[in-house]
Amino acid sequence: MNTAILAQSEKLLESRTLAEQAYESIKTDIITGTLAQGSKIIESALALKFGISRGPLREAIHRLERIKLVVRVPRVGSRVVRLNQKLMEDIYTARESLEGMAARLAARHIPDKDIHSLHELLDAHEEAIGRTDGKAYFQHEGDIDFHYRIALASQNQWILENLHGELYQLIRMGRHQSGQTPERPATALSQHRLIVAAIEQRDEELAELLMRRHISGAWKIVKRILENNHD
Amino acid sequence: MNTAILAQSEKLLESRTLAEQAYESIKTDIITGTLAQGSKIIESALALKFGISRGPLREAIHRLERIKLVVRVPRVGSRVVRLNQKLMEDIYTARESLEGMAARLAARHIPDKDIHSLHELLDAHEEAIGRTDGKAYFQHEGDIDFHYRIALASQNQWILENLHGELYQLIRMGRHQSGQTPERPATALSQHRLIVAAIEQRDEELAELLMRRHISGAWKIVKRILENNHD
DNA sequence: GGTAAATATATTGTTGACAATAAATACAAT
DNA sequence: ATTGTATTTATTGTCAACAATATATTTACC
Repeated sequence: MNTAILAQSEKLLESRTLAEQAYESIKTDIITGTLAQGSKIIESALALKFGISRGPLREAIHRLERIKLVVRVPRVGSRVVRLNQKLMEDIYTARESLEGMAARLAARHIPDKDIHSLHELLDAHEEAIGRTDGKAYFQHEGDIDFHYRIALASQNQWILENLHGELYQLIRMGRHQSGQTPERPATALSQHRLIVAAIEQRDEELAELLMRRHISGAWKIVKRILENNHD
Repeated sequence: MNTAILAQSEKLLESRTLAEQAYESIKTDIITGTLAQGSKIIESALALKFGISRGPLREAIHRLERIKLVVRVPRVGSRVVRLNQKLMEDIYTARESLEGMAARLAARHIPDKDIHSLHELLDAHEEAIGRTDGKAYFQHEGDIDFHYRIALASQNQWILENLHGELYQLIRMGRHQSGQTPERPATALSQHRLIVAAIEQRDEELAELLMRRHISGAWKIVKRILENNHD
């Protein structure tokens, strides 16, 4: 099944527009740091690099601006966003709000069978944590997986798109760049378990509360890392 | 002072790019219903109408897609968004979450002098309600004004941009089109006053709670209107 | 008459060139 | 040396034409 999905995504990649391909490629470069924070994005140079014209490349940049990975000033140009502490705090706060609501909605709307697969996801995380011990990287993506599943279960399209399409990208960028491992995998896992338990009991209030605590706790850790990096 | 601002905005309008001008113009047409929901947007036709080429017009459409006033399918085209009940519910729910958080942050961060000007804003609304009595339209915009001020006071850029730039546009579109007057002005005003009082007392918890009630109450009214319109 | 294939048309995607503007450089004055 | 002013260069904004694709229409077949 994995290979089938892969083949499908490859096929999609081929048939996508040039703008989409450039968008994905630049997005990855920004998140991983290949394109440094604050560096200028010159349309003609990038177009040359990708072997396409400025038209679709321009569209790609506009889309990156939309998810706030790029800051654009009319007639002046675009730069890769600079992740300062205020920006990260704003993002984590917005995330706390939206994801708390997502957890509440998930408790209200998720079908029983999907609850079961949430447990399976966490079991897989637990197994991976035990197996790799300190190796936290997988847990990072695993963590995002969990939160993505909750957003999906909320069945709120707007919240899903904004969390997954925008906020998570900036958070991933932050993780990749300023310091690593924002939270101990085991701690996060146990919090995830509590959230799922609340959802399973259809306790909206508790699900929202626990999710908000979970995220504000993550922010406190990230904040400390950022402050240490700075001096 | 009003004229000075006007002159400045005119000047800005002139110096803006063609894409920006087209964007604003189409946006208004969509919100007011001049461009009907679900109607197809043909780039060449609109470009001709504005006397510009397809390049900047395309950019304008992409920006409208960003704020979800337009739905675009690659290689197929764009259409004006269709406001069905599920979409509106998603939007009001997201708004409840974000604006609740905005009220909380406002209670935490707003400077004292700005609290005073919030009172003045509500006084002006009260005066306008008394003067025009049934005439609710002003209150509509006034209502948005109030919520905008709260978002501003939150000092959270992400929340401000997403509430004001995106969610409010869709809500304004809903107000203009499917039925009018979503809430009695006097009721809204008294709720606004309670929210400001909570902010003034720096009671974050209460400010968030009241704001969320206020918005979920507004949704209940809008929902009833939508259901009545439908049959 | 209805359905499927083939053709024609309309519409979006892409390109390269030109225009307008901002940034960088060279020059002049003090 | 420093500041302010021309001049040049780099970069973004705009355009019109062409290519690729999707939609609409026609034609052929049953």
